[in-house]
Amino acid sequence: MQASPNFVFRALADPTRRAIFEELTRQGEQTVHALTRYAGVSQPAVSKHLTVLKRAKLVRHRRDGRETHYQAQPDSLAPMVNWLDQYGAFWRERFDRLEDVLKRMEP
Amino acid sequence: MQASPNFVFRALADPTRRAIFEELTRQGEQTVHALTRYAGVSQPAVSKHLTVLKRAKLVRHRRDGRETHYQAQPDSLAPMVNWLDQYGAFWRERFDRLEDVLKRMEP
DNA sequence: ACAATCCATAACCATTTGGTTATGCTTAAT
DNA sequence: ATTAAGCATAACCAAATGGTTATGGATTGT
Repeated sequence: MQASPNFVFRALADPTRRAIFEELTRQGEQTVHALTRYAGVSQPAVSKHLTVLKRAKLVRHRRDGRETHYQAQPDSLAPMVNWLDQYGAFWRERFDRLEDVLKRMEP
Repeated sequence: MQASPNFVFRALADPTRRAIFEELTRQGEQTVHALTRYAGVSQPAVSKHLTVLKRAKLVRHRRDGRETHYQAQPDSLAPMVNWLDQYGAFWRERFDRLEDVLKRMEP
């Protein structure tokens, strides 16, 4: 189940939020504490960003005692990828060429 | 020469702006008038959206008398595609698979 | 010459956004 | 039992955003 494109696009429009998402993608699961050290804004600010990312299903969280561990959701970018797939000439070209190759290989 | 990822992400965060960009991609060059009819907001609103899209280099314009024709810029989505390429596990997986195929074909 | 069209900009407004500090709840540590 | 740590939420604020109507300049049509 994936979030609406709107939520995904809005969530990734903010550079701090992109940075948090990138960090989670690179380093794996992180606590809010760790992310706060990384992000360079206050802990409540980070919590709010995480809420927005959650709404877009770009992150999941897991409570463990007093800590909350967040992790990037692997397939979460699908709505954005699909959008690019449909409307992005540049990307579509690049992708279509590869798809053609695949098709020609199948038989 | 491409715009900063920031501008591209911000520009596409708004649904009206995405709709305008999609319309330009599908139908080709359009005047502000035509886009206004399409977008369902006032002409000045459309002009402002086009300014934001311009800043992201997602559109170009061409003056012709009293009309201004806008068109989608083909390679304009590159910063977003590159970002996905770098950080999007889902997309990367999909793309890498295809790239592998290509490589195995080359020799 | 005059009127109408196309568009951008200005001026304005309500809402959203991204940040802050303050607070309070839960859980861990001493 | 206290104290401290981790986090979310509340309350607040300045700035940005997305919309509107008003305006004016340039171009076209009559």
